[in-house]
Amino acid sequence: MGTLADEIEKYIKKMLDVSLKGFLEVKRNDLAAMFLCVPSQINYVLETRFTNEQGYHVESRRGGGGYLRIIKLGVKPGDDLLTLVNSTIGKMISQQSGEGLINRLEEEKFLTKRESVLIRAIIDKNSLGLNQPEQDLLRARILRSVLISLLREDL
Amino acid sequence: MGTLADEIEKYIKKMLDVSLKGFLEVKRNDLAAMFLCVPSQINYVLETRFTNEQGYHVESRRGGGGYLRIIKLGVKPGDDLLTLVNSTIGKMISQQSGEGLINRLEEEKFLTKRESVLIRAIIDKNSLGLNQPEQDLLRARILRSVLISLLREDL
DNA sequence: GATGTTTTGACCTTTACTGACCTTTAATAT
DNA sequence: ATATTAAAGGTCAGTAAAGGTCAAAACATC
Repeated sequence: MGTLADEIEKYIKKMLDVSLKGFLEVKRNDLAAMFLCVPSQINYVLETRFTNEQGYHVESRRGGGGYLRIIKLGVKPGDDLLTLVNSTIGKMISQQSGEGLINRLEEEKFLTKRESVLIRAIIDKNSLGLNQPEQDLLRARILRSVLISLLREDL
Repeated sequence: MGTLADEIEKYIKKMLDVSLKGFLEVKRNDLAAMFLCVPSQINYVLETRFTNEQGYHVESRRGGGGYLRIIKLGVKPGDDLLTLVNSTIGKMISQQSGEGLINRLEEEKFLTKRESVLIRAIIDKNSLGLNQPEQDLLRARILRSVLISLLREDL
């Protein structure tokens, strides 16, 4: 039943559940061979079903010994940080809004003092440089990946 | 596990840890024989994993009685992080070199695990976007201001 | 049949590994 | 002393082994 993409999705999720480490490491080619499809099909599944919004973070390495690592984000039930992050950071974000978010996350103890100082330093217009609107786009990309990376369950 | 290069890296690091002198002296041919690879593989490992940014210095001698000497550059207390940062980060810095520096600072306990994960996310090419050489310029600016922000007295 | 989703394949980039050839140093022979 | 040989390590280009991208084709839905 379902599409091939659905099958691959189910398989990955099952493997993630079984794994004790909170992440799964596989070779793209192996997965493709297992499901008799082209390797890029795996990327399609990851892009459509393992996004940040859906609570996953994917990293990879190319070259000999390369791999895909699919990491489950540890989002605590109740205060949905992921939702907050996603609703506050769109395609672009101003320095002001960014700082607002950081302040809030610091107050809520998701970020330490040092971490928030560090992140404020990055999203400062002087560190980023660039003109508008590129600066706001860049700030959004950076802020999103930084916060998502801190949600990793294996941390 | 990983690749042959990873194995060799692990072996050298273990030997360094065990050694009381802070450096390790080996024969390139012996190492190659031990790992059943060509001698130039050893150079590959040294070039990719024992760079200056990563806190190592390699010296060698050719000819009869030749050797490789791998020296760990510890950061002594009292050493100035600012000097280290400035000497490592120039006008531009690649993702690889940046990660090398972060790894080193984490190992030396200047950064917590979370902080290093966070900074790695920032300097990732996918967060930064842009093409070369703008990306390497931006990475240098950001990395410098992030690390310097952590030197604040009140942290 | 228009629209959205899935599947495929051709081409690209990154990382690991190998081997042929080169340079330097020490030991030995003349 | 000098020349020769042996014993190291260095370099670089080429090949192999991964994963990434993007657009077109196929399929599904309404």
